[in-house]
Amino acid sequence: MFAMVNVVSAAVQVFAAVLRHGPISRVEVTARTGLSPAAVTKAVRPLVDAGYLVERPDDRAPARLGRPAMPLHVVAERAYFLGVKLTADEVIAVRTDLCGVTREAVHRPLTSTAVADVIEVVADVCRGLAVGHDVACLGVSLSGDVLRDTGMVRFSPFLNWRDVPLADLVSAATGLPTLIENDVRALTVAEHWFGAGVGVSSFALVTAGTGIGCGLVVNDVLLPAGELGHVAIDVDGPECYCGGRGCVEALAADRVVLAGCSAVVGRQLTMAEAISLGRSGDPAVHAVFERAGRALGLALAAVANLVGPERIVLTGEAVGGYDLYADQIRQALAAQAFGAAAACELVVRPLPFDEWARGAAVVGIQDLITRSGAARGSTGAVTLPAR
Amino acid sequence: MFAMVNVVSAAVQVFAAVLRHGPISRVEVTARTGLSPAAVTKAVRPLVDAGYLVERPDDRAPARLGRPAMPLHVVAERAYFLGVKLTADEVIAVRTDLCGVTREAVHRPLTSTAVADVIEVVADVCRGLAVGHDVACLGVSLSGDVLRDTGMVRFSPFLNWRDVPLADLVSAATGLPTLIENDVRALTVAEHWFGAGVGVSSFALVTAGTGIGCGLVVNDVLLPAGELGHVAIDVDGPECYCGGRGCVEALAADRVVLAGCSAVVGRQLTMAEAISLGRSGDPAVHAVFERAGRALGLALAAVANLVGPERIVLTGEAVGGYDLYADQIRQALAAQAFGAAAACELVVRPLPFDEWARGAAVVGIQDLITRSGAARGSTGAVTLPAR
DNA sequence: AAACATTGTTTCCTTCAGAAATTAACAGCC
DNA sequence: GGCTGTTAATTTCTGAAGGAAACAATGTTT
Repeated sequence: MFAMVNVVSAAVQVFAAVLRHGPISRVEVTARTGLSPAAVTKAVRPLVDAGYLVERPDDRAPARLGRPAMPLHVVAERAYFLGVKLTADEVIAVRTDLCGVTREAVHRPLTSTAVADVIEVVADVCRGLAVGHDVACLGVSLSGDVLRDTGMVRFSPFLNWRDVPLADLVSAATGLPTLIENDVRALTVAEHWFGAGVGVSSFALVTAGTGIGCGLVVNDVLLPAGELGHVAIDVDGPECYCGGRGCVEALAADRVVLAGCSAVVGRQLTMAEAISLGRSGDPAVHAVFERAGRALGLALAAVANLVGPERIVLTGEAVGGYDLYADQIRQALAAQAFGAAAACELVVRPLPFDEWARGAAVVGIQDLITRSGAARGSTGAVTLPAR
Repeated sequence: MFAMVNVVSAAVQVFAAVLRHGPISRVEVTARTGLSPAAVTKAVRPLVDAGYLVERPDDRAPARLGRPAMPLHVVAERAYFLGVKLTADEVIAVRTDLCGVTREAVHRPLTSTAVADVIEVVADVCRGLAVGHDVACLGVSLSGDVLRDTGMVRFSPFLNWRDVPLADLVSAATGLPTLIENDVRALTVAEHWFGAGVGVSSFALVTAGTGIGCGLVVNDVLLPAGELGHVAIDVDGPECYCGGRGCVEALAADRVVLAGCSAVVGRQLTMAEAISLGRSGDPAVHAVFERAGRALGLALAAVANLVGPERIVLTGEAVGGYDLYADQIRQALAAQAFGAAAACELVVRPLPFDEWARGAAVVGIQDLITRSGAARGSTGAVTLPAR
């Protein structure tokens, strides 16, 4: 019952601290981790020896009293990670360094969603990205019911996959240790470690676009949950493809907004046209955006009330026309957030598709760092040296 | 960042395992905790020496091969705990043993909600319950914004308290180490350890009654969140006293149902009358219940979708007329639970007020066991011997 | 009685991290 | 330049904690 409490070794804590907050001195690591100075010193040495960390003095540091601090830097080039985001018609792949910075990105169209065909494209893209670089791990993300632990895709609506052992297949095709994760959750993890979620231990990311997704981090742990898209916020709302009614997704997804705008205008619009019409002041179009904004605001409020994150990041393709419903979102959130939930901070961030692929890569980084070692196809060798 | 990971000592793990799953043999403790047999043996001895555990052979065990197991039992009488639940007009208090079993219960009316008056009643009741028994700890629960860590009540609407250092006050008045917690969360903790939540690590408890409350346990940790009552499930719903609109509480709270029934009948009803009318088949009254049931079902679905507990316990005063809207609840939950959330199990349990007081006591038990040692007024002495 | 299966214990060992003393590397000051 | 004060980092020692594996205990089965 307490067995699943992860006891994180000092080396991992130290490295993660430098990675997320670095460059920082050992003293600062001490403060951030709660470890003793001795433990930090001892943990740092093997990390330096193995080439993961380096000491580099800060030239521009103001002269202060006492022995100058020696900042620790992560050696970004020590290892590379591939991240792949699958959509119904495209493979987006990136290579990041150990610091989670994207070094190379590739987009490749998908002409078939058959498992074997997708695997082949993925493998080909990965070969291209990996060549000449020391790639430690590959992360693949896609929407749907994805089980990281077992490497299985239970169901992916866009690809129409059921029970596909994706991690094993990709690992076999690429020769790389492979991890899979739900796409929104992967993005959440990346934002938590390297983006707007740095510094908080309880954090939510909401994506609005084709679907409405949500990733949740509580006590620094990613939850295998967050199905915000089909939370109902209107008992008498329109039917949703999921069989429910009044789902957030049925009220605020891109296609719903677009359909609404097209209806009031009387002709089929593109999203760009709809946004432009809304901005130029067409009241009926604007009202459609406002309705969606209210729905999104209520959805965010549900997250704030129920889960109580310190911060919520709102992102997604729909953020493009954000100015059209920003007020509604914030109003609905403020009106509906109760008690302590009202302290929840809302950050809006556009995150392009490359970032989603990067999210998949960060899943790999995290796995390497924390050594949960769940990557399929890995040799089981510990990559961060303990000694 | 990983600093808050609780490293739970072997002794605590062992004791908690026996407490929650006992009587069990050392081997079974080994299996449940993931500890080595050696560690279990070593952890058990001081617990037996200190009188917390005893070995007692199982007479009725079927004869099996090998050395017979020696089941470990918790010595229920080794320590007692007081639990107090505060409402606007009553103090409910219980004394439980170490196993969380209620040994004695007392109800006492409150004639004033002034802090000093309430403290006095609580102290008096506790004196009566404690006399002649070795009471380790006192837990107090009440609705509202309660901070266990600091012992402060930030806001309690029913008592109309703001920023009351309740734990310190009660501790001073009773002389007992005192913990406070939100009432729903206390009940959640109790159900998780001793009730319908045993065996799952992710668990939610929803109470329907005067208000709609929710407690969440994720990865065996209680979240300081769960404001389900003011999650909106109807954009155009009625205004709620919280300033929001379409809140679950504004659609499914007792008073709302009662007001609805009274309205359709044309005279002021009591809840008992309303339930009786509904059962006898009055279609209009029945419809009111059904509407509330649908709202509750959607609320449960929101919890299932967003947080993904393995099990949800539904309880509260309103469960009294449960048969009147059971169908609606289950239907709405089933219709709206998406993907993995559909696997969530719903358990309906009536939990009388005594159980709420017991919940407060269990908070104390948990605190003792896990030695978070947050109890106000405690001497800081470790109660479970490590050596 | 011998073989066997299972539970529980002991001994030894490794790992890990903290306490506290110590060393390192500066700035300021006379 | 040498002293002092200050902060950073390291070293050495120590203790806690739990795992591996051999071993003891206690029954059943044959």
